[in-house]
Amino acid sequence: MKPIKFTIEKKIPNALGRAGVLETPHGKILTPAFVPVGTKATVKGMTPEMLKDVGAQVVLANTYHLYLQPGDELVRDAGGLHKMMHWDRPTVTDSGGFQVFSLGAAYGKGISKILHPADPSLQIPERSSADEGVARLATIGAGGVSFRSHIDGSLHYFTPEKSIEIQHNLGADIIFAFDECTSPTEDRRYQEEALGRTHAWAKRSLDYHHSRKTAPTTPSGVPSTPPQAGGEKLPQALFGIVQGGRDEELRRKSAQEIANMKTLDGETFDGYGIGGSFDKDDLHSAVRWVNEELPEDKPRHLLGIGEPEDLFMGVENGVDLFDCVAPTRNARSGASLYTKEGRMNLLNAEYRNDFSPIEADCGCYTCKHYTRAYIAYLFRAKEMLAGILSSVHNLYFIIHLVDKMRETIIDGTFAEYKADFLSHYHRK
RNA sequence: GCGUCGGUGGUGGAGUGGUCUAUCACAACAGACUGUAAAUCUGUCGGCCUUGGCCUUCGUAGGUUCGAAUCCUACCCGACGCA
Repeated sequence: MKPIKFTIEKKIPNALGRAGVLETPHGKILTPAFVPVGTKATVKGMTPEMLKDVGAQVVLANTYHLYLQPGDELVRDAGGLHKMMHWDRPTVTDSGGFQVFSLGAAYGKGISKILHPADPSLQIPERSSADEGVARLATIGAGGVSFRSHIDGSLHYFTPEKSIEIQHNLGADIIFAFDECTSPTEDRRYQEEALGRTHAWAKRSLDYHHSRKTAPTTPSGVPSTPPQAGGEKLPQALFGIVQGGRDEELRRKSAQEIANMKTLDGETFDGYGIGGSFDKDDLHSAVRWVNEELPEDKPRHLLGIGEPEDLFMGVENGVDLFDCVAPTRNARSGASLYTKEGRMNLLNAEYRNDFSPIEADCGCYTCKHYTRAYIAYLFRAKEMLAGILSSVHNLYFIIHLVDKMRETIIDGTFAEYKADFLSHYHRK
């Protein structure tokens, strides 16, 4: 039995977008779907009950973080990710590939995942293989990546096999191949070099995943998987990650290579991730290039993307899953809240005495019971409820935005919905 | 009434002759955040033009000095102690 099953229900006419159903051992995910990020096996500020209340179907945790703390073997011994965090719906784990970027080339440089064209200082190509001596916590080697723990400075070495082993211990329904997320500032030559590594690592991830004949974890709600005879499927689905920066040739080549990758037994990836390195201006084209190459019948996850405009773009271009820290981070760390008119900074003085909800017609718990003035006051008073109520709103907003995209794909009004939403939504 | 100590920018609190519009923290104001080094970070924070500079500030008023938030005098205010 396959660990996941993906069915397309309806497509957007003359576009790559589609609505579907992804069945996992922990239930169905109606796609396209937004996946809240719970890096350390917790979506910050949210209990699982609250996550369900805002409509979360699935959450994503992180291999690197859980390996460092509390340790993947402890998670395994706790009964797996689901049981440990009391979340019985589907889960995903990222491979640690993003930390190759965030703790490596991007470390201490103010470089983010999305490069805005207005950042001229960041347009200078980084020579990450040459700039010796710069501070970083991740160093890429031939066979893997050395990480210096951001918690205690201890040294750790990740290989594709290690990443997959950790992810097996964590026990998420969907796991990712170990990849190198490159900096948006890297030039084409480096992107090509890094892409070669990502492909080699993808093959090793795939081979190692399928070399494991026993499932080490017994995720809650799933029948225990006994030691298996050869050939039997693991309960976890493995997604391969497409990289290639902003270069069309590299992106298409990467998509083809990942799509065609097989073990000796003919096993392939169960789905795909689209990773890394985007310029705000060509995120769109990169996603389109990739999804034009990837097989239609498998799910695609656009890693780390989640602003409303980008979600519309992704859905229209055939992305099924998105994860992003933006809703929770924006909520928590600056009172930046989503509304249909754009993001608002609740801490601006004008909201001090504003006794209306964040959004009058929002159905979330926060908007049903609290005012802008109250939440703004909570932020100023450094009360933890501020971030919690804001996270509830932002997650509800983004999750329901993507859910609505799904509905409109099915009823054939996606294009109208997109045009209408974007005509009102403006970034400040 | 006498004595002691002290009065610094929204607040707390540094600074005791020049490098002082005056450290720092908080507050305030604004900004950033896209597979979470993040309940974080950045900027502004006396006024006016604005490369750079001008003016006004350290309880009040005088004084000493080339030069004062810093020294002296008087006064005002506060805390504490003694009557």
